[in-house]
Amino acid sequence: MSTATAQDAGNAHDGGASPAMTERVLEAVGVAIASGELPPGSRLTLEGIQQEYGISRTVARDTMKVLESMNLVYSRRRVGIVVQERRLWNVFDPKLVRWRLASDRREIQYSSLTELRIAVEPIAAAGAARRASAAERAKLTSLAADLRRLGDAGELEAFLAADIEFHCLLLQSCGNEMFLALEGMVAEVLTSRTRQGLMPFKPRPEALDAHEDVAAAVAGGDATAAETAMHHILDEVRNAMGLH
Amino acid sequence: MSTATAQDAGNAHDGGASPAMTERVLEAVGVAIASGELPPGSRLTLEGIQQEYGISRTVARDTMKVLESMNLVYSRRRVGIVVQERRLWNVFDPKLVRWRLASDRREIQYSSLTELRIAVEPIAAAGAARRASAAERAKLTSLAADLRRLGDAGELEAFLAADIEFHCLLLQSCGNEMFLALEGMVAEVLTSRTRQGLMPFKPRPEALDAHEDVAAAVAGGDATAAETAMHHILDEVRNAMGLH
DNA sequence: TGACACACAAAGGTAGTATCTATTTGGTGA
DNA sequence: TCACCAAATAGATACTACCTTTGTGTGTCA
Repeated sequence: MSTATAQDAGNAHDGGASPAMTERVLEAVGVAIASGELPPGSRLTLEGIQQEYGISRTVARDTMKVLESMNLVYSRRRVGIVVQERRLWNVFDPKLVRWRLASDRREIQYSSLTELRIAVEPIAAAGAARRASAAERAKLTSLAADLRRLGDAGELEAFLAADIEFHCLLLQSCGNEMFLALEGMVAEVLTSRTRQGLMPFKPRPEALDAHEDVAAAVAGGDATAAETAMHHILDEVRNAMGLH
Repeated sequence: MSTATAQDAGNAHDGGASPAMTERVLEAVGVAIASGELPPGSRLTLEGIQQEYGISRTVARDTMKVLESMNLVYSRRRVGIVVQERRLWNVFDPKLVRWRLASDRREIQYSSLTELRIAVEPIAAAGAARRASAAERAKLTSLAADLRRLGDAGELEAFLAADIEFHCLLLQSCGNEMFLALEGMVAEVLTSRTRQGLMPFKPRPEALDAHEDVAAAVAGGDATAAETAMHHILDEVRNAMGLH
């Protein structure tokens, strides 16, 4: 441990300086592909990856298998590992979403995700109105009240946290497992909207009203009203995106 | 099969009786997990997988790495490979969708997908009205006319094919790569709806009208009208699902 | 010029071994 | 009897060496 680490490169059969080397390599190659540094059609070889990252064949293979399963690459004998065209990527894989948000093509990913939110959240609200548990309905109502309070007080960080909780709770309680899987992405979009100020963000009274309307409609089991109210929340976003 | 292949198990170092052994193992284990045969919390070991499928550790590892990347399992030293709780699965991975549709829990997957369609397609139609190319607009219009003709003629198979092409073209031309990735799933839902008669399916005049309305709105660049018309197409589905 | 054979590169797969770590088990003292 | 520390252990993680399979390219011969 202490001194003998003269050769930190990690090829000294020590299993890797940091744990989970395979993940580090996956991350590195994934980011390179997602960012466009390795454009579609680029060719890699296991040999090359081994050398570049100082790893064994096994780890290089594992990494490529995962990338292949995400449809980021395909591999053919005698040819090597080829980066797929973008059209075929599994763009719903959270890892890929993360990599793309970290790249300088972030904007495309954000607008895709935002449009997805616009599509999904109203239906999720309607689903929640039909299927949420009593506890979930109560929690939504209390979160809407929190939002009002924090918004009026101008506590943006706490407001953001509550906002994320509100939207994620809707996705959870709507009873659609596929919507639930979008939780992390919605949280990411909301966070970035506040932090980076990509969209003008100042809790407008209309938005606060609309959150309360959603909560009330869900509490009352009125699916149509919940859907409409959620549409109102997202209208602001739609306008900011130049849609509508 | 017959006899000569005394050792069919494929461990005779021949690289596997059929090509892509790793895929066969992945498929087998994936299906077992997706179907609930291996419920969350079940524990596997690489050793066990090797034995069960007569493969080497490398292949077993590759398989598990892919399942891990789909969040179907996680693995810990000394414990083994544990099936994740459903909540955490990457339910948007096309492989997983396929496995679930093949299991006897098919219904849950279908209703999730259908609700997703209801959410996404209207927004996709609006996007297409804004961003589709001239060729795409023309093609949509001609597909709507085909649908009218085939529907009136009662040619259900051809109608299905055109219907799939219509909906997929919308997803392609809306300019949102994430929506595009849903293509295969939409096709799957439409196919099953016709084939298995899960939903009453007889091209109703209202549906044919609505398809033409969508095409016309997209051709004319009217996003709001396209969104509304697509809602009408999906209303039939909503009613059949007991939503709304 | 065209068809065929052969060499080669790179993935796919097997086998054996070493290391790391969380759990289990067992033993010791209070 | 119980709490706590030490040793054994199971199983993932990783490395190495080797064999098999299969596209690709290249060169030879008619």
